[in-house]
Amino acid sequence: MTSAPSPRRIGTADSKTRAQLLDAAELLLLDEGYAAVTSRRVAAKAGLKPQLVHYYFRTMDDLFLEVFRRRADENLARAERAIAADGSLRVLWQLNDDPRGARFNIEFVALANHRKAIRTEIARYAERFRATQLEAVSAALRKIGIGDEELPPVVALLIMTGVTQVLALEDALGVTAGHETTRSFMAGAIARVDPPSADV
Amino acid sequence: MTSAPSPRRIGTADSKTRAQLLDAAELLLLDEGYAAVTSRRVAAKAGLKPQLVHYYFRTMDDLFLEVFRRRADENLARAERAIAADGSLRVLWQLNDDPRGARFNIEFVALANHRKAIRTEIARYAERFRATQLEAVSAALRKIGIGDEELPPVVALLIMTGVTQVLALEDALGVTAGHETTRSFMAGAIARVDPPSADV
DNA sequence: GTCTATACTTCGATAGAC
DNA sequence: GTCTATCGAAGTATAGAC
Repeated sequence: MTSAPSPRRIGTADSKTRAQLLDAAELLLLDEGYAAVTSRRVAAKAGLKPQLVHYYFRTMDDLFLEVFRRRADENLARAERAIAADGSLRVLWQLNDDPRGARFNIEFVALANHRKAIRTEIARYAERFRATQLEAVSAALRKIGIGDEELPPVVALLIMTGVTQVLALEDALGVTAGHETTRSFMAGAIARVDPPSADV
Repeated sequence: MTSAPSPRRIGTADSKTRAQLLDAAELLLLDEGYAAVTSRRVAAKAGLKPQLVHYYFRTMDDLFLEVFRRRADENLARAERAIAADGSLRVLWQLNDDPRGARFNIEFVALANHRKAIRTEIARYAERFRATQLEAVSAALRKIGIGDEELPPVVALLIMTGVTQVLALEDALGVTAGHETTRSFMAGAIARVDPPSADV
């Protein structure tokens, strides 16, 4: 399926320059949004020439995809490690309550609106991340005796995902009314059914 | 505080051309994301010259602000009407479960990341919308005997907001696993505490 | 009051030099 | 294998014609 001729040469994947460009792009994305991620601005932030962006990543879409994959893979691995070590609801909540991650997601979801290649990649990742967490939530709920009728695991997961996402987005806007109440309520609710250090 | 000289002339607020530009900008925003909202593309979609965008809205920021305000005001009014007619949890859920509105929000939240004027406006609106809904949720929970300790109204509201938001965003990506389960679970949970047509 | 001609900036991308 | 010189298209915005 390597039908694209790709006439131009391209930099190696282990280049130091390439990594610098990825870092600069990610910082720009988080600080100023995806629209600020232009070849010129990325290069300037990395102290390099704009044309290097097109040498290491043929198009801007390719750059975005690499930025996304790098962080997504890391997140997925981190989640798997955390769940393997302690798959409690408390840990799953903490995993989702990640403002930086939420900001990152929003930018890419917005980007996906008009870039098909990116939409496909994000959807693929979202499904993997969902599956990984769903397994953990199912096990956690089963362990503490909450049945499927009472609270389906996927519902619990979507509530966690949704609430943490909204909290993070509002934080970024400077709107924080009710956040403290919500965070302590959720922590309390989780602690009630799934006491910390239950296995000590 | 009208210190800005604003040397250039500007179109009247009731101009038909102006409305066409606003409509075109909103369509582009929803279909292709905020990055597609450029003076050239907005004008092309409206069948007008690009310079007219700058005549009716001095800058692109001003255009974005007007697009946002127009829809935000309408949403707020719609919410107030709906709540006045029937402030049940069911209606509040339906009010939030609005895919188009969620997409609209995401674009502006992403935009707000790097445009201060827009961030301020969105924050102001978010607070008003939150306050309006919070009052209704508080009344609805009180009416059906759910106390503050059991479920603080702001928590219920953030759960509704978060879950509907995530459902809408994932829908846009083409990820729908668990959505049906979640929608019927939430509808069922609401129906259990707040039966439809309770006041008939 | 409404719109157009035009300036200037920044964009993504490629061809070709080292 | 790495980077630079350069192009054509698209971006925002203004000055001035109707």
